Amino acid sequence: MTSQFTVHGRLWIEGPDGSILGHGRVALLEQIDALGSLSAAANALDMSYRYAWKLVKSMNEHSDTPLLKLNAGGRGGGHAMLTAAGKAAVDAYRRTDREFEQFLADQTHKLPG
Amino acid sequence: MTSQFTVHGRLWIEGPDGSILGHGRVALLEQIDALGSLSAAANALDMSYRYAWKLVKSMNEHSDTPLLKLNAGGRGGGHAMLTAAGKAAVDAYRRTDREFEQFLADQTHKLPG
DNA sequence: TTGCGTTATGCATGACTGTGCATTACGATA
DNA sequence: TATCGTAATGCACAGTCATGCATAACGCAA
Repeated sequence: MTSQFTVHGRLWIEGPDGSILGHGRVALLEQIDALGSLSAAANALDMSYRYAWKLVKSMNEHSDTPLLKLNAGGRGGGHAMLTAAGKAAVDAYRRTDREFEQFLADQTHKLPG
Repeated sequence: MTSQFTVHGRLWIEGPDGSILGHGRVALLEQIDALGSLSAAANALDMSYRYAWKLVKSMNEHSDTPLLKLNAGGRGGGHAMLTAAGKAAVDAYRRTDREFEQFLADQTHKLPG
C-alpha cells in the first residue's frame, strides 16, 4: 500500500550572470534544435510565438555566450539553431532533471501512510 | 574550483483531494504553531494577513481533515493552533525538504565546470 | 456591557506570466 | 527585383499571486 500523497517539484539552474534555465526554456531549446525554427518549436509546445521569442531574448541577454542563433530572412524565411553552449546547457539540465525525477519518486515512496 | 552555476528548485506535496503543501504554507503553519496567532505568524513572515488567511482557508478547504483551527474572539482577541494532522503534515514536509536541500547541493556540485 | 485584539471578508490595486493580433524587418532564391 | 515564410516587436488583455485598506464579527475579561 503506497501513500496517496505525491511529491512534486520544479528545478532550474542559475548562472552567475542572472541567467535562468528551467523546464520551459530547455523544452524550447530542444524543439528548436530538432525543428530548426522558433515558430515551429513554439507551435510544437503549444506556446505562443510571442512568448517563445521573449524567452529566447531573455536567455541570450543574460548569458555571456548566447545559447542560440536566430536568423531572419533567407532560405525558407529564416531559421534558428543552438550554439555549442546551448547544446551543452541542455545536456547539463537534462542530466540533473533525470536525477530529480528519480528523487521525487523516491520521496513520494518514503511519505508516511 | 567549483562551478559558478547553481541548481535551485521548489518542492511541494499534493494530496488526492487537491491539497497542496509547499514552502510558504509550511512556513506559515510553523509560525502559527510557534506563535499561536495567525496575524503574528503572517507578520513574522512579512506576509500580509489577508494572504495568510487565504492560504489557511485554502488549506482547510482542500483537506479532508483540517490542518489547523482558528478562533475569533475571546482571551487576547482570538488564537490559532495546529491540529495533530497539521503537525504531522509539517513534519512530513520538513523531512523531504531536508533531503531536497541536500539533493540540490549535490547536483550543483556535479555540474560541469 | 464595554473594550480589546484577533479572526473574517470585500474591494481596489500592482507585479508577473502568458496569450493574441497586427505589423514590420529580413535575406536567400526564383 | 518580387516573393515567401520566418524573425522582430508593439499593444491590449486575461489570470494568478500578493498587497493594502477598510470594516464587520467574535467572545473572553474587566
